Amino acid sequence: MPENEINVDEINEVLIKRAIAFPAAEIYGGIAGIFDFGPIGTLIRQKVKELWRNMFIWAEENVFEIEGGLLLPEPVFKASGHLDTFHDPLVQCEKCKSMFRADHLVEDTTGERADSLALEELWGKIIEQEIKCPKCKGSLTEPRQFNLMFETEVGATGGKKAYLRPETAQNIFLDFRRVSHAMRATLPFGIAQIGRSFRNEIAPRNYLVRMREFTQMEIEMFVHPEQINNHPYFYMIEDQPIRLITRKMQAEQEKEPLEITAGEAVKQGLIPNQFMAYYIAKEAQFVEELGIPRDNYWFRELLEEETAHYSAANFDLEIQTPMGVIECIGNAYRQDYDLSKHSKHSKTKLTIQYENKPVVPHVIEPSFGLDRIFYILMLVTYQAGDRKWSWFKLPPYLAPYHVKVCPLQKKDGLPEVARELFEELREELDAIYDQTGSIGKRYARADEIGIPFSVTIDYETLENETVTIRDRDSTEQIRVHVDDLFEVLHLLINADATWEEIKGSFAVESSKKSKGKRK
RNA sequence: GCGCCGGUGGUGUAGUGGUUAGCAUUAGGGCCUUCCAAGCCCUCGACCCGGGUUCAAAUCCCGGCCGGCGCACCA
Repeated sequence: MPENEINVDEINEVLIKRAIAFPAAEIYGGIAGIFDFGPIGTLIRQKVKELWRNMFIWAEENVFEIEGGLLLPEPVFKASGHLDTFHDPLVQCEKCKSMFRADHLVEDTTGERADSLALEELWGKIIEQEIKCPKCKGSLTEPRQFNLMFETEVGATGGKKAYLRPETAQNIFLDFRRVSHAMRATLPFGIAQIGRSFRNEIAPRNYLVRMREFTQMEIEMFVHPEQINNHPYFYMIEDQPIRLITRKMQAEQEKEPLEITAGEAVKQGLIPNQFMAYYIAKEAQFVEELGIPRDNYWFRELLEEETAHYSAANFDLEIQTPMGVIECIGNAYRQDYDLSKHSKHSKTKLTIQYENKPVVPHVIEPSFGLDRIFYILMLVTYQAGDRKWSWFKLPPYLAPYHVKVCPLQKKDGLPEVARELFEELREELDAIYDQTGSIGKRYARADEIGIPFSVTIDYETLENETVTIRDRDSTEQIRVHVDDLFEVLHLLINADATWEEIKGSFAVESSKKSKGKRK
């Protein structure tokens, strides 16, 4: 983490104050676990989504993005297993009112796995073993299910039971047949989706980390089962270094991640197949683009008890933050679990043709939590203490605006010239105009929401068509000719040139003597 | 969901039974200002919600909502 102490409460306060992210329905007291994103937050999230699309959709020729319904009928979740498994059996102590997972209590007492037991069986064990409240030894209630899905009814009379989707993945399986056919897809191919999912968490916590409504960016990659270890573009990422914590390392209490290339990890059998390794490698690149320091993230293989019943392997991207370790991406090997289940329940063939034979593809699922990624981006780029104001050192391509355009003063024709330049710039860049307050205050306002560059029109501009560019990170300024402005900004925003390089090749001398800083 | 603590302008706060609810900052407007939150003037803006006690409640009591921490939970 950055050297300076990071105060998470302080950052949350800034997020609220600047309307970047704040509790939903605030004027009615709010609702736990649901947040709204304001204009600046929305812009930054858009940039993160675009980065994701660029890397995981546009960069591939066979990944198709869809947008599915949030509300899905009950049978979907009977098939997917969510109705049976997406809940926790809870018991409550009659004396101290504490809640416990019934299956965990039974496991702790008997030493046997109990997560597959039905409610009656759990209740039977509790009676049989005379299990009492671990806190106060009080009697326990009969276990009841706490379903994590939001339930509703569709239609006016005798409505159809429906649920808000707990993951975006389900739409993809439901749409598999139509999308693959319409897009003339052949294995391997992927279907991607960015959208909201809903889980009725028992206790939402930690601001944007555990929400009841959240945004996922998911891909279901459909692969021939026999080709799972044969990704056509594996060579492109096999030298990508990754940091791994395997199950074995966890069993041996090894905390320091293993540094290894994606290719070598597959060769050594640490990652089960090329498709999963391909995504892990791409995710490492994605996290680098976000600007997360390398030492602060790793991929952890989930332990057997953490792995869902349908998954043959799970690797989570975990990031060390001032709030502790946060899981931001999950990679699951769902095999043919979902397509087979939906095929059976819907009586629909969910196969695809491969070498003249129908096959049920296997699925590799990289699942990104946008809200957590966004939150971590704000946490790690937050800067405080070096200026009179706090600011965000966002990578320029993720900033809400690329550039702020200011007239030095709002008189002598400067605003008119600045407006004109602004109108030109905004055609190609995300630009914002600001003429209110002292110039220093306007730079401060730009810093506060992470705008990386400010262009100022001054009296010299009127004479020789040069403007100043101010760099957020160094607060330095250079003067460039307006003819070079687009090129310079493009180079800086896309990180194709550093500020120092631009200073060397584009800066022009000021024709005036600096009058020095006003005190 | 349980326990403890908390909730005053947008933000941070003062106010422990009777205040025109104060301050700072932000925001909007104006004057000034030739590059890093300068200064001056004006303006907008608050006691989480609902009950109760009391002549009188931001203040005391009860409930709810929201938040923090701990426990539990996170398929």
